[in-house]
Order: sequence, then structure tokens, then C-alpha cells
Amino acid sequence: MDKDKVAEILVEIGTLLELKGENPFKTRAYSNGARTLEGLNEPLAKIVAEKRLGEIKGIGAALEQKITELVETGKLKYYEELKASIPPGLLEMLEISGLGPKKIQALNKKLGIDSIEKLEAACKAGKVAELDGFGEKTQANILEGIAFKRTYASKHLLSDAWLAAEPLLENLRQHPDVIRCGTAGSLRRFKEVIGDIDLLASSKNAAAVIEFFVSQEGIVKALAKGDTKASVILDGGIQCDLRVVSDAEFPFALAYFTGSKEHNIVMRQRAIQRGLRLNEYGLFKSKEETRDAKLRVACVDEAEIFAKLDLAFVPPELREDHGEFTAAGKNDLPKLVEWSDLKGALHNHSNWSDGHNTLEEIAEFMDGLGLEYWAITDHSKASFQANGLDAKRLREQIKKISELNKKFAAEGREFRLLTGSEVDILKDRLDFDDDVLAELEVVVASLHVPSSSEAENTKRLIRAAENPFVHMLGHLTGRLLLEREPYPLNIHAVIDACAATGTWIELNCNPYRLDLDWRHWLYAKSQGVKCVINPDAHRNAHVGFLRLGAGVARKGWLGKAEVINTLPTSGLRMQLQQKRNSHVS
DNA sequence: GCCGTTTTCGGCCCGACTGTTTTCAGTCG
Repeated sequence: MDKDKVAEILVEIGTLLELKGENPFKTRAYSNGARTLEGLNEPLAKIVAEKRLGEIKGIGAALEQKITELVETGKLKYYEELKASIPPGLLEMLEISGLGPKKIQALNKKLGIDSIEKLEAACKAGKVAELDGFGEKTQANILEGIAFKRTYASKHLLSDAWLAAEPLLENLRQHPDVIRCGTAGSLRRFKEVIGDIDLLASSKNAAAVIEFFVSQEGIVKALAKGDTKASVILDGGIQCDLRVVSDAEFPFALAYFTGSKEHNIVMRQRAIQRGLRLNEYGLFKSKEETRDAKLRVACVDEAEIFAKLDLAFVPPELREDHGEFTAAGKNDLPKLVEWSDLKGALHNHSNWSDGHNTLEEIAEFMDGLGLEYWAITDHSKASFQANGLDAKRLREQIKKISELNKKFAAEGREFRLLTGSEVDILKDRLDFDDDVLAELEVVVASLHVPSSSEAENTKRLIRAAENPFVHMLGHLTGRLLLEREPYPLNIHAVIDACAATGTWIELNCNPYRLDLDWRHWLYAKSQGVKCVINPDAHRNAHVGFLRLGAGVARKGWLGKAEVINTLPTSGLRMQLQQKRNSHVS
């Protein structure tokens, strides 16, 4: 069993224990353990085999035993028994806003409720309001929570959240009472999927800002409204929280609400170790919890807070307690790639397959943006549903691109389209023979029809990486966020094969993909595998995905040097030749 | 369940808001 699956089970154990009313610190130990596994840079099976699990911080004797059992046998008796002791409906009830472990336990014990359906019936019959600690309001809120859960997914794509957040932020910026404002939370950290939008503002008149915020257009409902905080549901179902603080508190609140929770816990602990206290209102010279402004260590921005805790500034994307404290403590954080470093992209489509724009339109548009190159990698013939090209049409396209490039050169323009293909990885071969691939400047190999067997998919991808004409693997895991899980795959084995063959891995920045996932890039980077940030554009507007992709690359600790398409055209052409040359010699 | 240059036992981050309560528990982030 791989580490992601093990981590998933540990998280579920934590949730189940929470429902049983276990000590919250015990339940947290399981989710901490899960996160620790996700951040590992080497294969879990290897660590288990070498009996080094216990050396990892956050994994003690109990977790070591359970993880070992899962890795070695694929099962865990403790987990099976725990799961059997709790009705599955209770887990689902946790997803209803306002319901936590304690209330669910009470509902289960006193009314025998073990499913959302029974809960809804009990609310409608007025039985829930009669319970101790419950009332009419709670009962109504539960019914509303059930309806909400049915209407909207509780998770949203990063791109959708940005689109919803930006106008709200712009409105706040315009408001005369707002001094500073910005996004916080998972949105600022560039998580691929987010639960809600967190906004933060500083003001001398918090009440006015809150009042303005909840009365904006596009807000369906205000969930909570206090002196300094409001929660609303936006058109489209995304929840958005706004906090308003004083301007002196702003950097501390920004750091606090950006999180992650796990990152914050370490920050507070570092403060305590230095005889200080850190909360959303400040860093205080105090051994006790306080909000006393006289004790506050003044910091104008987040960088000063990190400095006071003997840390280099940690970019928001890295605040996951995935190693940033060790690196920031040694001033050893990488300089992360910027989206403006990107000079072009190497996986895109035109109307020759399933794209929307003509080659001319694409070239004019991308040149207009100041990019240097743009590879056209239309589908190969096996993707017939996407109007994939056979060798004959591909050669026509190469000719057409060559003519377009000549025209650009004659006009003294530097921009170039690059010829290419997104070639299908079929069961036993690639969709084009090597002699066809050899005619192309850029070859992306993608698995569009995976098998249900992990070994089979892994084998196919490794074979594609071993082909000297394949420059990179496209959307490696095939996941579609919120829609489709990755196909079964031994990611480490594929990354290792890419490292051995000099094959790059794409960071596909279509908002539904963001694949390869940021959690795997640290390992890929450690093996020397390079990244290509590709929008997989099917229309010109998709060039905007690059910004999203750069954020995810940053989250994966990637610097400019690790991203191939930060190279100018000449450097890129040399790199494209290199793999083929190494095979010739 | 984890952890230790205050500790191998007794802590573990902490504040805002809501609803049910007359002083606080539960939930959330």
C-alpha cells in the first residue's frame, strides 16, 4: 500500500476517533501522522523495510506499528474494527455545517440517528429541538445545512475561488475605510482545491467594512456577522469569510489566517520557545496569552514576524509544515519560480484537433503577449474523439507551421510556433512510430486510456519515458479535481524512470488537473527531474492557466532552474535536442 | 498518540461566533 492510501486511512482513523469522543490531541496525532507521510521524500515501503519509521518526528510507537501493518499487509485490524463500530452515516453527518462530533454523538445516542435521512426526518418532526443543548435555531440550521450540502459541493477549484474572490477584493480596496486588504487561507497558499475564500482587511472602522461587505451584490446569504468577522455564501455556493483588524494587527492576522493550521502551530511553538506569544493580533512579549498592544513586538509585514522567530520569509505557498521551517531556519529556502519567468509553453492544441483557434490566431495572440514560443501538440490519431492527427495531417501541419514561422522571421519578429504532438501512450506502443516523432520539435506522451492495473499503467509510462523521442510525460496521473481520481500508478517508479532517461514531467495547469500534484514535485526535484508548466491550452484564453501552474510549481518548491519553459528559445532548443543526442551517442 | 535543554507525566495553539445557556459548550478556522 502506498503512502497516500496509508495517509488517507490515518486521517479517517482520526475522524472516527473524533466521533467516538476521543481526546482531541490523540485524534490530531493521526492527522499529523498522515501529513508527515505525505511529505516524505522517499518511498514509504523503503522506510518501513529499513525500520526507520520511528525516527520520523510525529510518528511514535503506535503509529509505527499501524503504518507498518498497512504497508506490509495492505490491511489494519484496528482500523477495520473501529470502522465497524461506527455507522457510516455519522461520518457523512460531519460534513453538515454546524454539526461536530459532540452533537452527532448526542443525536446518535438519544435519538438513534445514524444517517442524514434520519436526521432530516427527526428535524422535521421537531424532535431535535427538544434535546438538551439543542433548540429551534439549531434544528433549523441543521435542515439548512443538509439542503446546502445537497445543493453545493463543499469543495471548489482554485481557479473558481480566485475568480469569485477578485471582485470582492477589488471592492474592498475601493472602500474608504479599508487601509490594507488581501486574500488569506488556502487560496493564498495555492491549494488546488479550496473549501472557502478567506479575505482580510485592516481598518479603523471595522463595523462599516463588515456592513459593506455583507451587503454587496452576489451574496446569497450571510451565515454570521459580528464586530470583526463575517461569513457569507456567494452566488455559486462558495463560502467567503472576511476578518477586519487594526492596521497594526494586519501582518499578524494575515500570517495567522493564511495558515496552514499545521504551519501556525509550529509558529506559535517557536514564539513560546522564545518567551513570546503569537496569535492573530500580534507577537507579544509575554508568557501569557494577551492582546495588550503595549506588549506587541511591532512588525510592519509578515517578513518581520518570521525574522523575529529566526526564520527567513516563507512564501505563502510553502506554509504547509512540509519542511519550510528547517529550510527557513537555515536561510535555505529556494528562490521560487515566478509566472513572469515563463517564456512559452510546450503542450497546446489548435483547431487541427480539438482546440478552438487556428495556428495563425494562436501565433498572433501569443506573440502579442510577449511570449517567445508556443508548441502545437495536437492529439495523435488514436484520440479520434478529439480529431487526432495521423502522420499525413501531422506532416501538413509541420509544413504550415514552418511557413508561419518564416513569415514571422521575415517581419523581424522573434516569436516561433514549435511543431509537436501529444502522442497517445497505447497498450504496447506509442501512437506514432519513432521516425514520425523524430520529425517533431516537441513530443508530449500522455496516457488517455489507462488500465485498471497499477503495474500496467506504470509499465506503459516508463516505456514512454524510455523512448528517446519523448521529451515529457503529460498529465501524469490523469486526475480531474473534484471529478476523477488518478488512475492507479506507482508515481515514484515513473519519476525514477524520468530521472534515469532525462525525461521531463509536465505540470499540466488546466484548473481541473494541476497534475503532477505539488506534493510530488519535491521528490521529482530531488531526483533531478525537470518540470514543464503547460496550460494544455484548447483556446487562446487558456494561456491564463500558466499563472495558476506557476503557483502550483511554487507550492512544489520549484525554482526557475527546474522549470524548462523559463528558458529562452535558444536554450530550449538545445534542451529539446539533448535527450535525442544522448541516445544517438 | 506524541513529546522532552523547564518535563518520561502532563501538557498539547487559541480566539470569534452561535445558540443555548444564566456562565458556557460546541463548532470553526
